[in-house]
Amino acid sequence: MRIATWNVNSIRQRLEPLLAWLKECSPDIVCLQEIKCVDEAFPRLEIEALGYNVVTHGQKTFNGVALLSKLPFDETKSGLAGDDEDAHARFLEGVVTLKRGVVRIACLYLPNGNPADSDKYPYKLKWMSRASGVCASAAQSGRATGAGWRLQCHSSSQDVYNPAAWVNDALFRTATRESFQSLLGLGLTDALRAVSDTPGQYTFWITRPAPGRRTGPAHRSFAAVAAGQRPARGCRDRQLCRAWEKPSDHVPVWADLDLETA
DNA sequence: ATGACTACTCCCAGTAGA
Repeated sequence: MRIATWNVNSIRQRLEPLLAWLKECSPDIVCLQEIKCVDEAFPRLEIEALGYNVVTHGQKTFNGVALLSKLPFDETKSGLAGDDEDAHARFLEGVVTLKRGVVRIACLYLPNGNPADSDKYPYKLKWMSRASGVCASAAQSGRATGAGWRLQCHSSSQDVYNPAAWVNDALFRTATRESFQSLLGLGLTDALRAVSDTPGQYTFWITRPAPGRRTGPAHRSFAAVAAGQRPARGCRDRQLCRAWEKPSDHVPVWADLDLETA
């Protein structure tokens, strides 16, 4: 089973590249982040025409996540448990039946958390803690679990082009990395790193220049994290997507898991 | 260097992203 994840940065801006990529990569399940639209505005018909079942958890203007699956969803659930006040559309999960057993797929768009001295950072850490709770209970259910994450975390300096520029960034702070490690400790595998520890496998490109940050490939904020104790068989990002006429600032990442879909 | 880009929105100057 191939599970993919992609921060599209507006589904309406990225529909044509998405359709072309779905045809070529043919993932069984896709987690999309930053669809930036309400559910009614999501171009589901075009995607369904390629054989995907579509479920969305959108909101106006910002955030928003979607799950695409060649297999029908047995159940889906929107929103991350643990805070009724949280209105951000950042979490969506679904369960599909495989040849043997079922798999639970979660699509996560973590809060960025910057500026790190604002209230956005505690929101990020709390969100990660809530995600840990959800992952822990899912792990206890005994179902295989896969997840496509927009990580918003750097696990090591290998993940960034210029480590010195990220020291105090919300993505790289000690508390962020510790929280991410505790998530991995639940039995998840960072699929991109499981296949290769080569530095420089960036998945995000800076397009907005800022002091101390040149434009260009910047960091790996992002992975098809997957597992249920199963290591990823194959996984790679796809820098070629940056060559498209209207690229996202992120490229897709995917993992091939040892799960038979039919 | 008070910036630079891209996408959104009560349609266009303000906000957010990372």
